[in-house]
Amino acid sequence: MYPNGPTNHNAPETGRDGVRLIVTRRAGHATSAVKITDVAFAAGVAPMTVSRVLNTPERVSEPTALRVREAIERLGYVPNLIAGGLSSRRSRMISAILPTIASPMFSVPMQSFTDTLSRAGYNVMLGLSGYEEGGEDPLIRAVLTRRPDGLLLTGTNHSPAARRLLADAGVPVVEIWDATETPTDMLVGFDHHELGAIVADFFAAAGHTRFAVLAAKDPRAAARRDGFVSRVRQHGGTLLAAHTLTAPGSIMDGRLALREIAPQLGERTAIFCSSDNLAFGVVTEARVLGIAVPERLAVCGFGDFEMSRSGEPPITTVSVDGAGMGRLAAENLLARIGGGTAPRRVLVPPRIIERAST
Amino acid sequence: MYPNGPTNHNAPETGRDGVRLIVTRRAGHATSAVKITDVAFAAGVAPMTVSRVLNTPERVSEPTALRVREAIERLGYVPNLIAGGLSSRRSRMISAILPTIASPMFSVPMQSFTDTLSRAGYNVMLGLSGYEEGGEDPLIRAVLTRRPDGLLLTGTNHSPAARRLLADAGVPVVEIWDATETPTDMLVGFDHHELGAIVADFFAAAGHTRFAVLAAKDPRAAARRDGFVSRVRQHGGTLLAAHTLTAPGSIMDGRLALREIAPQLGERTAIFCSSDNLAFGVVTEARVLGIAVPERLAVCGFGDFEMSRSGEPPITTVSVDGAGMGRLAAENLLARIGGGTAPRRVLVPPRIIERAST
DNA sequence: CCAGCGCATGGTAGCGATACCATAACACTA
DNA sequence: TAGTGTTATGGTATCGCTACCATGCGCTGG
Repeated sequence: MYPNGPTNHNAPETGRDGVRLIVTRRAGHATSAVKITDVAFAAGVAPMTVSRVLNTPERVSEPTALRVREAIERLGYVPNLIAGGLSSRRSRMISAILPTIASPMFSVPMQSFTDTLSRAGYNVMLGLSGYEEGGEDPLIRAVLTRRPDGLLLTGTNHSPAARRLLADAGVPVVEIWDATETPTDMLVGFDHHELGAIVADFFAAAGHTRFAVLAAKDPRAAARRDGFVSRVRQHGGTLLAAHTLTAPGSIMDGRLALREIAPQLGERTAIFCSSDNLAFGVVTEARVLGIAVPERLAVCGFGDFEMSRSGEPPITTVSVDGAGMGRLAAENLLARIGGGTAPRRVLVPPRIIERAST
Repeated sequence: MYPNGPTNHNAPETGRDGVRLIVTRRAGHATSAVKITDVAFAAGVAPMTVSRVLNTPERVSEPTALRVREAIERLGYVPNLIAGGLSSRRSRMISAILPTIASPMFSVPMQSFTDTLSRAGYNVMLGLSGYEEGGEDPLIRAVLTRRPDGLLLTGTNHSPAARRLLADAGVPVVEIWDATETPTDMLVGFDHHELGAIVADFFAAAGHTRFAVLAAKDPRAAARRDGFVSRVRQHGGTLLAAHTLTAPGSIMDGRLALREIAPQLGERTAIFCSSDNLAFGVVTEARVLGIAVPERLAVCGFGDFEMSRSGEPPITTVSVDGAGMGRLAAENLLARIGGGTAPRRVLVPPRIIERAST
């Protein structure tokens, strides 16, 4: 330990007291930002010690740390994580690739994912891939360019090119919102096919024999529909209709679809919608058309959106713990980044929340 | 130009053909990733030329560029933007700080913001500040640590500490979702107080004299409420109730609030809700209570959420072009980053979309 | 035939931080 | 008292890329 300004740690062009002058360092580039050497000079320590105060404070003596923190405060030093990241090969950043955030389906897990990581000092970089096929690959390439410490992907269906990129990058990856036997790396999700089957069982147990299903045009919605349909067949039920709508399914899609199906509805039909948006549209249109819910038409959605919970009638839905999924995904990534292990495959059980629409 | 492998550009320990061996470069750190020098070696050019192919292709001759691109492809090179960012002092990254993304209010502009920037080669880093006071400052510090090229903030009310940080950082900033005479830097938004007043005018023009208002507990919702209330007073109207609910207002909040207010409703009342969630709750509960909408209760919300548009009855709402706001914010940031200028203050006009609930 | 120019490309020197190892100071043990 | 270990700190050498300037080459025109 020294009094202020002892050994000159390759100190930059500074005024007294560590107040940097604005200096052209690289021709054409004026640099006025305070950097770690400035803080070090002002506190009378080596840059390395400043770095320790910020990253491993337990390895610095309290009086030294105090002086350094005071200098940081006084100079308004904001560490440069780009430089730190290059040196340490850790970006403290995680990328999340989702089809969209304009749906609670993804915004809810995303919110808890971000919150959990934020608490651990990580930031999240967002990539929106849309529902188009092939929207994902360029995004994966783009985010790998920033050397994230981890990656969150939606779904399990990725191109071979994408898989190779991920493998080469050697980054921990979590996939959410789907389940497969062979995840790319880690997985926190559930089986959409099975989910559809569960709904069919639920309807069958309530004595239904006539069924319909509405699904948005996206692979996971299709899996839910297919699971529903095949289980309905197993039960020997009658399938009136299996509509596929644009992705992501909108309320209006649900309304229009019901209007089409309405003439075929008999005494008592059960309809499964691939999202609560569609289900809400169906319930709304049923009211308009004077179709009694649940007496003549039983409706079950998926996603447990607020409008299903708080509308009238409240709508039966299949709920998965989106927030929990986001949190788990974050925790598993953090575990792996920290050098530990994390389960390869975590299944989040979907459960039916029975409400007045069935 | 040379045949392959000419002047040794400080080429790393490589096998033939630029296939890198896994080599320990910094004790304890094995590096297997392909880097720019590997590509340069494989293509028989200098690293600088590879960099040009990626960043300023118009300054490289076509045959050379072709060879370089072929080498990039063959080696599976993924550029390291952390290193590039440190060197160029451009991170090609923009941070967005929002209270939450679990509301269309923010997820819609965020989506178009991200899309627009993505097209320009920028990525977006997401920060969620919550609705708590003081949630923003640590986040701003944290994101500045990554030297974003631009920043998006929600609202115009930032702490002096935050303003100082931003000024010191010298980063272009756009504020959205609010308007003030003196933005921190740039602004794309609208005046919430005035918006409330517009709704009051709209109701008054329809002959209403009795009013109520529901607002979520957040500063912008409060401004909308206050604008509404003061204009109602100017019109000499009667204000039955001005409730403040938790943020962000939920459907159930709206339902419960209407239940409380219901006894005070007279012949004909007009209610303004600070968000469509609340408005939807009000309309739903009115149906349950047998209060005729719009005859006895006229309802106007804010935000033009899907359920207002597609529910039954469709709900009158104040719409602001959220997608446009996000796009403009992105474009203005890009303009400033590119060294150009952008308007200091862009107002996005809110407009009333009249539907069956009024 | 060569100065003068413009284009394509190369060489050098950082960008601002951290990993690793070295070292100094001090305590404790034998 | 020397030997050994522990703790706090410093010095050096990168991390992988790009800004800047230098250079070489072909072409033009007098």
